[in-house]
Amino acid sequence: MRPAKISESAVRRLSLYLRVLDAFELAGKATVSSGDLAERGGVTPAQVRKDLSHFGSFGKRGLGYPVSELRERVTEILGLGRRWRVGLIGAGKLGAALFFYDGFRGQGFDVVAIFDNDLEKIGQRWGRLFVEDIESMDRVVRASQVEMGIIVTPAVSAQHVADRLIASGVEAILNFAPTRLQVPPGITLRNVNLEIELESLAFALTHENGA
Amino acid sequence: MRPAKISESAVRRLSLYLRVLDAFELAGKATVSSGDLAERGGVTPAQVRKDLSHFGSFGKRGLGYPVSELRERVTEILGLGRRWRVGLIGAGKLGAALFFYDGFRGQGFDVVAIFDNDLEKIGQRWGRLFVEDIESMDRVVRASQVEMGIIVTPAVSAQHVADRLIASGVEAILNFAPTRLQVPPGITLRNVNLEIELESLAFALTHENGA
DNA sequence: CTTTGCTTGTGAAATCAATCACAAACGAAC
DNA sequence: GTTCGTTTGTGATTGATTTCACAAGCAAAG
Repeated sequence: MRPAKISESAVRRLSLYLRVLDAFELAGKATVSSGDLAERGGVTPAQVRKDLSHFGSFGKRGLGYPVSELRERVTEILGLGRRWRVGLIGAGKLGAALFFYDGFRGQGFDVVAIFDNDLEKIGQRWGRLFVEDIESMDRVVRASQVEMGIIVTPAVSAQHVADRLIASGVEAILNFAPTRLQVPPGITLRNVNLEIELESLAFALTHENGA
Repeated sequence: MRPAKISESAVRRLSLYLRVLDAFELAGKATVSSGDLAERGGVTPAQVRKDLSHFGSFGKRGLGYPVSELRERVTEILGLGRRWRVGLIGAGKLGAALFFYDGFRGQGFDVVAIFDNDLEKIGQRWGRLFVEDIESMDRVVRASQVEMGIIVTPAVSAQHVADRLIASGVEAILNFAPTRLQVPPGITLRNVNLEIELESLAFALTHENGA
C-alpha cells in the first residue's frame, strides 16, 4: 500500500516506532498494543494507529501488533530493507564525528566517500577510505554510487557543494551548514541547524514564566 | 508583547529571519519588505508578517521593516540579547566537534563546562576548560551556572545524564543521543536525531517515484 | 456457541497552522 | 493637498494534523 501523501512528521514517528520495536523485540515481547508503542514513543495511541494504518493493517483487534512482523514491515516502509551509500562532504571535526559514529552503519547507512577542499586533508586516510579532492566529486560520486550526501562544510561552501552533488546525480541531501540551500524539485533536503536548536531553547527559557 | 502561544515552528522561523536580517544589514540595506525576507528565507510573505505580528508591529506600511531595528527586536524576542551558559555532557568526537565549533559562540552560547565518565577523558584540557567527572556534575553545574545542557553521550547514559542535569537545576536540554528522554513538565527538551534524519531521506528516496 | 474484555481501524470532530485578501497607512510625486 | 503605488497588519478562509469515539473483530473463558 502506497498512500497519497505521508507527512514528514508521520515518517519521523515511524523511525521512532522502529526503535521502540527494536527494544520490545530485544525484551522478548511477541506483541505490542498501540498503547505500549505510544507510551514508549511519547505519543498517543490513536496517533500510532493512524500512522500505521496509512500503510496497511498490521494488527489484530483485541490483541495488538506482532512485534517482529511489524518491525519488518516498518523497516520496509522506511526503505531500510537495504543499505544506503552515503557521501560526506567536509572532513572537519563534525565530519569526523559523523564518520566514526557507529549508529549510521547499524541502521544501514555506509559512508563510502569523503570530500574536502583543504590540501591538508585531501589524501588523509580515514578508516578504509581516503579523503578525496572536492574537485573530483563528480567522478567519485558516480564511481562509488553515492546516493545521499551529508554536507558538513562551512556555510559559504554549502550551496556550491549541493549544486555539485545534485549535478552528479545525488537526490537526497542532509545539510548541517547553517544556511538555506536552494534545490530543484525532486531533490530531498533535510536541514539540521544546531544554532536554531539552541536559539529555540533560549526562547523557551526566556518566555517560560512570567518573569 | 507576549503572545499566548507561539508554535515551535514559528520560533524556528524567527531564527531564520534573524540570519537573513544579518545578511541584509551586512549588505547595507536600511529596510526590507516581508517579501524580501520571505524570498531569502524560503517562506511566504504572509507567513513572515504573521510571525512578526505575534510580537508587535515593527514595520511601516508602504515601506517595510527597518533592518537594524527589526534585527534588534528579533534578537530580543529569541532571548539572544544576553549570553547563555552551556554544559556539554560527553567528551567524545561529537562533543569535541560541537565544542570547537565557533558558530555557537557567535550566537551567544558559551560552553562553560564539559563532563565525561571516562577516566581517560576526565582531566583533559579542552581550550581553557578541563573535562570534569560526571560524578561532580551537580557541584560544577551550580558553580559554573550552567543554564542549558547538551547531551552527546551514548543512548544508554542519556536518561541518567538528563535526570542529573535537571536535578542540578538545568531547565533546557538539547539531546543528541538516539533515545527518547523523559523529562518533567517545565523542562524544555529538543532532540536532534541524526539517524531519523537519514531514515527520512531513505523514505523519500524509496517512495518518490512509482518505481 | 455465547459472552466478556480488549484492541484495532477509521470516519468525524476538533485543533492547529498556513494562506488569502483587503482595509489602513505611508512616502513620493506633482 | 490629492493621487498613486506600495506594503503592512489581520480577520477570514483554507488546509493539514491530531484527537475522539465507536463499530468491528479477535481470543479466551465458560
